[in-house]
Amino acid sequence: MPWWPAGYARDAEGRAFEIAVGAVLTQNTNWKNVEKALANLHAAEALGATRILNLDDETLAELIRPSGFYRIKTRRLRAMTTAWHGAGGLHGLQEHPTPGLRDWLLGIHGVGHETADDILLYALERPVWVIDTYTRRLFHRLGFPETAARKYDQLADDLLTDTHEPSAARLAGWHGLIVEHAKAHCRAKPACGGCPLRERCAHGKGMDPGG
DNA sequence: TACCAGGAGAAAA
DNA sequence: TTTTCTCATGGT
Repeated sequence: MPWWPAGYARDAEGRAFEIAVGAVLTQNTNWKNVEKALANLHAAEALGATRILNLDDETLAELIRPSGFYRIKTRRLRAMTTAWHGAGGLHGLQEHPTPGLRDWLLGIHGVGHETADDILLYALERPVWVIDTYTRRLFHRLGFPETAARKYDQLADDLLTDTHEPSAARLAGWHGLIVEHAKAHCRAKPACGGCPLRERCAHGKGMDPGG
């Protein structure tokens, strides 16, 4: 699966679980901080479901501390890991249809719509739109002002229909492009004339929200 | 020093 | 049902 920045695992099961861990840790957090937490877990040889479940809360919290919100993320990561392991890991989860998987994910403490769809798309390779802040903002500024207020499920369904239900690989590619474009825009300081995907970057402060 | 970053759950209104 | 508050570190 393209784009999702996961790099420690060497097999499909490990990679899928690493993506799920990243999806929890990246909640309201810059990805660079998540990378540090993932590196800590890898260095401690704890980047696996059974290994995380064998850690006590204090140790796990210390390992993921760079990702911020480390106390609540310790609980959320443990809940997700317990559910993942209980379901039989990647192999067990792949036997279920997408709607059922999504409901199952949303029932896990600490897994909301975006985190569930990150896991569905990148770890389980299911064709779903990930409606993160960048995606919502992009469509809003492309001339769909109702995007900001529309409920997550409705927006995700509408986008899937409007884009003619593309493959998971294509959806992952598009989502990756949106995120990378948002980041690159802000890095390209001299050329940045206002970033359409960022609320207020250092160069686009005060820009018209309508784009 | 202040603000922001790929949210989610709980509490309050 | 919707809105607000809380959680927290690291970079700019």
